[in-house]
Amino acid sequence: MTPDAATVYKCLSDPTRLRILNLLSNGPLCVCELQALLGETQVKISKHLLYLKRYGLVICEQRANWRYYNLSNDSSNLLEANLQLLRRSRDSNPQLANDLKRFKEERTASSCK
Amino acid sequence: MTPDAATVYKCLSDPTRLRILNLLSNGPLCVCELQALLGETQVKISKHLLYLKRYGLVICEQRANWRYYNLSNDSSNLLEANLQLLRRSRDSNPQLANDLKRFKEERTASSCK
DNA sequence: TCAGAATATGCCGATATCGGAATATTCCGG
DNA sequence: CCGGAATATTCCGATATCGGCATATTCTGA
Repeated sequence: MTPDAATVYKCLSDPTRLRILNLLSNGPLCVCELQALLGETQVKISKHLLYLKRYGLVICEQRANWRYYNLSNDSSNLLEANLQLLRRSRDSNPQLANDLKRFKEERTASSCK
Repeated sequence: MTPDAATVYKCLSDPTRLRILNLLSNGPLCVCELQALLGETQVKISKHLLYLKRYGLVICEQRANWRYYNLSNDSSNLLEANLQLLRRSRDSNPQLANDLKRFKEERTASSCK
């Protein structure tokens, strides 16, 4: 069930998915939160989340009208390791760092709760 | 010049390229050596090497009739880190481990030198 | 039961990827 | 200069990706 290495890398190979996974490494988020944080279309976010779900990197839990996506527990060490790498070298990844910063600032101001 | 994260992951997202990079992490190899070690077509190997070169992950040095490909020095920390990760968790990647094993065994029996 | 909010899905076109088959290029030794 | 070996390139078809637009689905509160 845990995806092979090449599959994990394929999931990481899109900038938007990278931003999504980076944010999810902090905890679950619903589509509209990601949408707001990343400034992207609903469809775009949703499709990338379904892509990640299809390959077992994230899971989805529904609560009321919202679907909270989270990193899958048994996805792969490779994913966790890479999210750590990206955090540590976030100087070279200003966007990812920015996303996390904005996330922490706007956490309380979240539109959905 | 150093590729961004998503690009590095794209290069890692193909099983054959993964095997190639895994072997190159041991030192330079020419196309025919990779071809023999991986049991793949010349065109297939060549194309993947050109793909990796295009994105700056490997460099190519010609010696006589052979082209030796090697990991680029200034490619990215992300690549190095992932090649390490793959080595360490090679239990989950028997093929990569096998490639390296065969490489070490057949090093002297190489057809080209 | 209805409206609206949150999310997913289907269709589409543009573009990329992947690998095979055939052929071209480049380099060497003689 | 020629033949052969090593490698690259071109052409091609199959398939995947990516994102937009429109629409469908699902849930909630009233």
